[in-house]
Amino acid sequence: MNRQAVEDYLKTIYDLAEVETPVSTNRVAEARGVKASSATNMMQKLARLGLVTYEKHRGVTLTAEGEAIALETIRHHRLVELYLTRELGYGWDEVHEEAERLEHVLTEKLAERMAAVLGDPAFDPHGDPIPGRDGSLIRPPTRPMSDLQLGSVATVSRVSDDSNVELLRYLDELGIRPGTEITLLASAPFEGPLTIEVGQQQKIVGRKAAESIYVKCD
Amino acid sequence: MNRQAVEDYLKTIYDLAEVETPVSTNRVAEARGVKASSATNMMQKLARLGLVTYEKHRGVTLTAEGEAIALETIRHHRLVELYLTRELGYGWDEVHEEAERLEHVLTEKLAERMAAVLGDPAFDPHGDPIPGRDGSLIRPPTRPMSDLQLGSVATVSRVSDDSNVELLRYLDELGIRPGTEITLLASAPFEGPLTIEVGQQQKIVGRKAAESIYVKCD
DNA sequence: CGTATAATTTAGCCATATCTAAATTCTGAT
DNA sequence: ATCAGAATTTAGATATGGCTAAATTATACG
Repeated sequence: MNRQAVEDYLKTIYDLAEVETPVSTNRVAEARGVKASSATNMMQKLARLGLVTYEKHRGVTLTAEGEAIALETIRHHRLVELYLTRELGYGWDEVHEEAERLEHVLTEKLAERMAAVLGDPAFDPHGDPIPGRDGSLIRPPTRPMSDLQLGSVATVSRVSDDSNVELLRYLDELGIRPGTEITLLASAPFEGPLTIEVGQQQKIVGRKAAESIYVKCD
Repeated sequence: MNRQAVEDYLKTIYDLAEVETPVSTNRVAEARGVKASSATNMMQKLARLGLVTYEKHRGVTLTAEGEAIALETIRHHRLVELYLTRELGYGWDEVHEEAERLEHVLTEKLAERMAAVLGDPAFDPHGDPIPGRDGSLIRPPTRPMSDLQLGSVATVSRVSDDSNVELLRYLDELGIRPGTEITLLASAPFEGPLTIEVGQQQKIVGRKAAESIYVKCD
């Protein structure tokens, strides 16, 4: 089977498994943008390869081997993202798409060279943790900015959905990125916008955006 | 049709066209390591796409469009090779394989960023010219070291066959790379080895290797 | 507890790039 | 000018990953 197809499916399954296990065929199909029947087909193939456990009408679960491949692919993806921003002047809104293609053709050697140049980084430009060579993944506990108490001070740790170019550009304009310290000043009722302080300045952030910004309280 | 397949075939045709035009199906098949029938099949597809002119039993010639794609792919390949040696510590014997895969997933943007970091380079690590953005390609006239007159001094300009890992390692050990100045001291008869001077030292180079080393007389 | 609706799977088709085997076309030597 | 051997093309097969339409299985509500 095709390396790219396998890796893409495994990555998708890995992500969806955080929401619910086993991962249903339909979730996979939606996420990958293919028809359910195509997903079923691939699930059966992945099962034959021993990369997932598949139970008819129930869904799939990654095997250890499948998870290892998923994590390696994710490591590659995030290393590429960081490399592009650090070494080649890319903006954090431009790297997802490139990484999506590059991750599949990266050798272990190249990935390690990039990691070395970057000083074995732990996070990508969106604040997502980069799995270790050994497949270890540390997920610092965070919560959406929208869940903060009024008046609390927090540090932005990551932005969910690194593929949402519009969102990333918007946050960039607001000066919000991983590491930015913010204070929640006000929260409009009825799911309204939040008012926050970013470096002495007050900014208004829509609810939707705030829910995508994960922070860690100081 | 598949981007990778198209690019690989066009690149192959471009290379073979230097030896003979039109390029016969069999030459393409050999070079790509596929059966002649597979090559015929692809030639017909490329012709349908307007990338080559195809005449039954005669062979193919690149159209302007086909040549442009070939040159862009070659540009990407060589930029990647140079980038890997300059920025990521690769040896010149390790870059071909990586570039072979990366060239197909490189966006124009990424290629240009790499070119910028490298200072718009004109040659790759093996001394092969890097086509310009506009598809221009300057081929400095060179000749095989084995054709030199006894006693002449020359500068190594390129090594043909960048995919011959053994050869590249061998030359590396001898201290021969593009830019190296050498003097031909002796040439053994009956296609025997050459004796050359490289930085005060005498070295023996086999005929076969010498024929792969292209030089420019000083 | 049965049935309508939703979720999932099966069956059968398409295109890509490759292969083998068979047919065809060239070409060079007599 | 012919014909044998080489080069090339055609025909028909395989595997991959996707699709549609139809069949099947779950689930949830009355």
